[in-house]
Amino acid sequence: MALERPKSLRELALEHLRDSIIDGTLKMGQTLSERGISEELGVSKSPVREALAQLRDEGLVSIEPQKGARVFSLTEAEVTQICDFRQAIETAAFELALARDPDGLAEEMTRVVKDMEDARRAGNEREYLQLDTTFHHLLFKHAGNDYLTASYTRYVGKIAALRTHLAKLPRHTDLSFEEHRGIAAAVRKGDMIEIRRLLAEHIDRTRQAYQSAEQTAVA
Amino acid sequence: MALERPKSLRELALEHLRDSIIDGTLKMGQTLSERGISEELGVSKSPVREALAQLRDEGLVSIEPQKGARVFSLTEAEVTQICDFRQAIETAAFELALARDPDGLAEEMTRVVKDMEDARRAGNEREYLQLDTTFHHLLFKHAGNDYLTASYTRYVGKIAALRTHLAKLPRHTDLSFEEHRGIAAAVRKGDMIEIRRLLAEHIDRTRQAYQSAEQTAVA
DNA sequence: ATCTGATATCTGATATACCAGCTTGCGCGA
DNA sequence: TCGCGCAAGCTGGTATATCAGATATCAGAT
Repeated sequence: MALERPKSLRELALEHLRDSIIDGTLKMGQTLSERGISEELGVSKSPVREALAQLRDEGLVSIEPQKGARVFSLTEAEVTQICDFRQAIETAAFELALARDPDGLAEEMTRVVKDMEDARRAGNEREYLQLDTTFHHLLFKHAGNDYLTASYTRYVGKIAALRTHLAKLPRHTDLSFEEHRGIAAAVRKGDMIEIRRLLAEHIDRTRQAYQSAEQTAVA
Repeated sequence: MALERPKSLRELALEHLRDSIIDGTLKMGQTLSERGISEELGVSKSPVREALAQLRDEGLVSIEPQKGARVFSLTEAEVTQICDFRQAIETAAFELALARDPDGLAEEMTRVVKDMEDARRAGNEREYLQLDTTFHHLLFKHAGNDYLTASYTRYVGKIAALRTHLAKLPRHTDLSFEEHRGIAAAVRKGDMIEIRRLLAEHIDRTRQAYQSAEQTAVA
């Protein structure tokens, strides 16, 4: 097997900053100085600069020339857009995955949903969220298109940041689980129309949760 | 009005390299040295390095740590993937655009198709290809989703590079024009099913053109 | 008190210097 | 002749220095 090479400082800085933005350690709108970060992390500006450039591509920071970087801040338009994007790209991935390997997809999704149920019964929220992520990754794995996967992966950080910043509505997990189970069932039947409907419903509910949370956050 | 700021060396290097890859000045598989390029362009490694990093994200170069960058080289799997990706993401964009602003989309597409016909009759191939690009951009403009647009835009360079490197089948332009006209007509009717069919056909034909061209290129 | 403008001090953008991994090939020994 | 090993010269990765733009500050004029 090929040896894995140790992570570069660029990658370490990238992960540190991304995690800090996602978990809210870095506040939305906060300015980020290349010098400040490099001194804090004990590395030079070069890898920090490269990390910030990538975070810009991921939509987690905005960079104004000669002025600096700042953590992204949330607008209602952005919530709508990211949700629409998810719905569009996941629907597309479903179509590809069903065309390529419907049985494999159905089998793996069924298994993950089972694991989700176990985690939910055990009250293991962290495990459940992990499986939620796995569920969606599964989709792109079976779609088997690197470009589609990259387009999705690029924004998972931003999606995660939204999840952190916008409080969940009560019973969110219960409803979420039912939806995943429904989608897996539709996949077993190969019913793309049902999948589209459920996916739209799933993400639309998420969007509404975000938006209502945003209302309270602004107030 | 706001002044436009002069392009940074990073942008200039990026555009130079991207164009060179697209038009074939830089051969596929050719190695690219940060130092070599920076000396040739008369700038330091820093902006060149940042440009290469972005080209990596665009799929135009691959970078191996401690070894260097090289221009991407074409595999059959990649041609298939990029075509599947286009089909998937453009279909998704159509659904969004039709839901948002069906009339505006139909109107603009009709106009562009008319311009395409004029350009074709005038034998202005360059103008025609420009309008082809405009046609697809129009779609994302009306879909109105920044994330979807960015996902598409990121790979237009690679798509353009494929177009350059893989010779076109005869009558490609004629067939292409008919397909665009058909799509615009379906858009006017708001017939998403027909759009899906035409789009699949359009891109599938492109894929076959690429693949047959690849056969001859390899031989 | 307020506006204005020079300037000090931030910032990122770029250039240069240095380090470490990888590849290549030459030379020495079997 | 073949195989091993070492070293030189590549590469990108990182650090540091320098430059230029943006902004905040403060003195002086009104």
